[in-house]
Amino acid sequence: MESPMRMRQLLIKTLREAPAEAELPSHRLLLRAGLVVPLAAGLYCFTPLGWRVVRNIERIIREEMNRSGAQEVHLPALHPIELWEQSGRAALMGPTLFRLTDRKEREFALGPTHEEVISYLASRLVQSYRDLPVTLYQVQTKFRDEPRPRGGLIRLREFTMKDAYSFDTSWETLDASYDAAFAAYQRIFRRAGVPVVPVAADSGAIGGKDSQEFVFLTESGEDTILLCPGCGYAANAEKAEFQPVPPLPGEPAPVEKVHTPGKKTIAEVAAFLGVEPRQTLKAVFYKADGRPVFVAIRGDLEVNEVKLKNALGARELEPMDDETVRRLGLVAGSASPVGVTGMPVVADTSATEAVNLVAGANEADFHLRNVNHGRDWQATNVAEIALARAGDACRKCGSALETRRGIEMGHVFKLGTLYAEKLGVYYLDEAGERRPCVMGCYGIGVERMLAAIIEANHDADGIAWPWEVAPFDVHVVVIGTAGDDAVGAALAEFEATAAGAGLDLLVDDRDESPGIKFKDADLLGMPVRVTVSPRALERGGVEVRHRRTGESNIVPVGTAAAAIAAARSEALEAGR
RNA sequence: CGGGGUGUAGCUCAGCCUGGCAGAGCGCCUGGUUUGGGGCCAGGAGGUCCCGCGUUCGAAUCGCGGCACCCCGACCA
Repeated sequence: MESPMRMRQLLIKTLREAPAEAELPSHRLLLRAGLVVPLAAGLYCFTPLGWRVVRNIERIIREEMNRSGAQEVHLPALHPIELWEQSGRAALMGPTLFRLTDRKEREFALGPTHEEVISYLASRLVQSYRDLPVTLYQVQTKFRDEPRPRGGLIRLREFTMKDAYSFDTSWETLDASYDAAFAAYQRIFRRAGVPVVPVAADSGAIGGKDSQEFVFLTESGEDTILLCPGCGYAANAEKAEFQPVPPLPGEPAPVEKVHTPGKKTIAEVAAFLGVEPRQTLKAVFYKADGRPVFVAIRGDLEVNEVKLKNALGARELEPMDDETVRRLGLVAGSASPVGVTGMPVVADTSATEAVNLVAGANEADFHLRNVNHGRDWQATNVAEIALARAGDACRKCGSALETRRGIEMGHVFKLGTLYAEKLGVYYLDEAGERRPCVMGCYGIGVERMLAAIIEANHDADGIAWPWEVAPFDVHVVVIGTAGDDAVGAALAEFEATAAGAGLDLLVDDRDESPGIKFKDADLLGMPVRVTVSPRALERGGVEVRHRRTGESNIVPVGTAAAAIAAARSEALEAGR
């Protein structure tokens, strides 16, 4: 317990208006409440008040990670580049990796994540199956030269991540480590007051097997999530599976070239020829790691670029530029896999399973009817690369999927043995055989969580902190002239009993008008506001007002602290 | 990196089109008044008008170049 913080001392500047560039509610409130001060794109300073919230979030994370059996460690943020070359990710991360050189011209990177370094540590410590399983975690600064930082604390270039890594002897025991981390995450988000849904996710640049994200659903989110109202299936759009509308049945008919003057888009061609979009074949051109790729997909579907990238095993995927299109002789609007040579043709299963499709003729203003895979063209690679959209049928239960926007708060995934093999994390099993550890990794963005807490816990007047993360428990507003003995005595009594009850106080002792103090109290959002004033004392005590509900009562000075502490305990219990 | 926008006092912005003393509100400092929802009065401090070059007698204003920040897309906690 600390002595009360007095606002005369607290270095804080609340703003009546937020800067125009801040658009997200959390960004605006972080600035208005004076919790952060921007330094540069994706970089923020935390003020004393803001830092208290960060520390509270980290406290919850540590408590729950420890409870799950994980052990805290601390790794350097500065990494010898060799480690990253060893894992192959120096190239993979590309310009996102901040690089620097020391005085001896040795190259380093600022860690964007810590699989490499934790693997190094584990390789030095893990020797036997008796050492396993073990989960290590840290709360540490990450550096990523993001192409576009955004949304205040949503995407930063320097941020704090709680990252955990599990080491197991087998995929089976990895399941248990993964489940333990998963359960810890649910407790963490619940306690912090951020509603999240776990969704199936793509494992991204880090690679691996099962992968789930904890997503905070909000319209201002940057990810698209597909949810099934029927069976509860939830997945990131990058990963989401669905059941495309089945193709029209039929027997393969002879190919027929038709004149389609000026018709280029699927909609135009389909309408012109009197067929449905699903009876057409769409051609899309990409460059995968610089090499041209021809993609064929049914006309009513769209390409999921993440799935395509995975199917190709490509590192980078970009739309093919017009010049390359011309050079390769591709006819945009009438392109077709029929007769395409010199580049791989990746086909979605929808394109290979359908019969008698309308495809381009590789000749302007002409299309082909009755094109069939296997007979008329051959895919070099068939995969499911279609993008799930709202209204598509759920793969599991057939219900129409819904889409929502969301922000990724945490990510858990099963890495497998990839890093262990590359970085030498081996153990000896019971038979004395040398085997790679099976790894999992688990991350939470701390600042992003702070932003999400505000997104989920605010109203028109300001922030309404959940008890667990509030910088202070009680905001005491003192009203009355300095020489008012009754107010002074009541304040002293409340402070004394609050200390006994374990409450942290922020006392507004500034020489400001009551209006300013109340506005600031609402903006800063402590769970309870206590007003010590002549008017309240006349009515028999102090005013105790709950920020979240607006519920307000006059409570005798002597019992107010105990009552607040009881409400706090109750709320904390309910939140766990 | 592509598209859009912004850059003037600590904050919100006006002034720019049509070149001519650097402005308002809020905040800050001093004094007074007021004390239950950003109250009132008086006085005051505070400026690289993002930077550079150019046009001009004269540039916040016009032109060219650059930088920074924000928003939308491709990437991630």
